[in-house]
Amino acid sequence: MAAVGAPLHALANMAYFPSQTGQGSDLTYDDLQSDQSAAFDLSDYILFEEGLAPASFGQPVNAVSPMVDADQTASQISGSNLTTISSSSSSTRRSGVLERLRVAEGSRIAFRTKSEVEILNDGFKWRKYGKKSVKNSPNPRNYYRCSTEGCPVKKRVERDKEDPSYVITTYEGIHNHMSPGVVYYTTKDTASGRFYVAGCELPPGS
DNA sequence: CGCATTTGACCCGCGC
DNA sequence: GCGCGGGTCAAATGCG
Repeated sequence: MAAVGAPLHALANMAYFPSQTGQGSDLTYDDLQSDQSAAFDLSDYILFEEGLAPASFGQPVNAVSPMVDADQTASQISGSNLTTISSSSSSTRRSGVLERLRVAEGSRIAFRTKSEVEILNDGFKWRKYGKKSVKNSPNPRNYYRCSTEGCPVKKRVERDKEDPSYVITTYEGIHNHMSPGVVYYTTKDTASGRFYVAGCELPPGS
């Protein structure tokens, strides 16, 4: 697998450090929908250039092998322009793919991604350990766990019931290991003093 | 042959 | 106390 350079890496491992703990609550996708106005908007920090997203629809994306490099995946999803961490910019934000996400204490992140494939290669190796159909959605929900030994990170993937072209992904936990090919970013919002870290701060072998 | 995925069963917490 | 929904486990199967 390999693969480098996709923002998904960052997303998968995004850690959110409030200046002081205790401000996040445990929010999930349901919260996203009911609390959109007050939600923390990662789009401020992660920017997907959607643009052509719809262009890939109608194409046999699903025929592709379930595991592809992030770069490939990205291009299949958006048609090319998926990407970019705006680690310094605060200019344009949110262009569609990334709708809204919520960071909660305990490092739980939920966000919607416009994608036909649910298995986005975010740089980590995920092992599926469960599937479940949920009440509110006709679509099954899949449960993945980081296959790296000792890594507590879990992820939940399901399709948006309203709009099947979107995939709801929920990451839970912080990777305690590095992932090959991942680019790590650190951003500090000088205004709030918060640190936004995409990646893992725990070097292997330490 | 080894590993990841699949799928049903089991377990737990919550609400009624 | 019971039922429901959600989450995880684990044995079996398939694939590389």
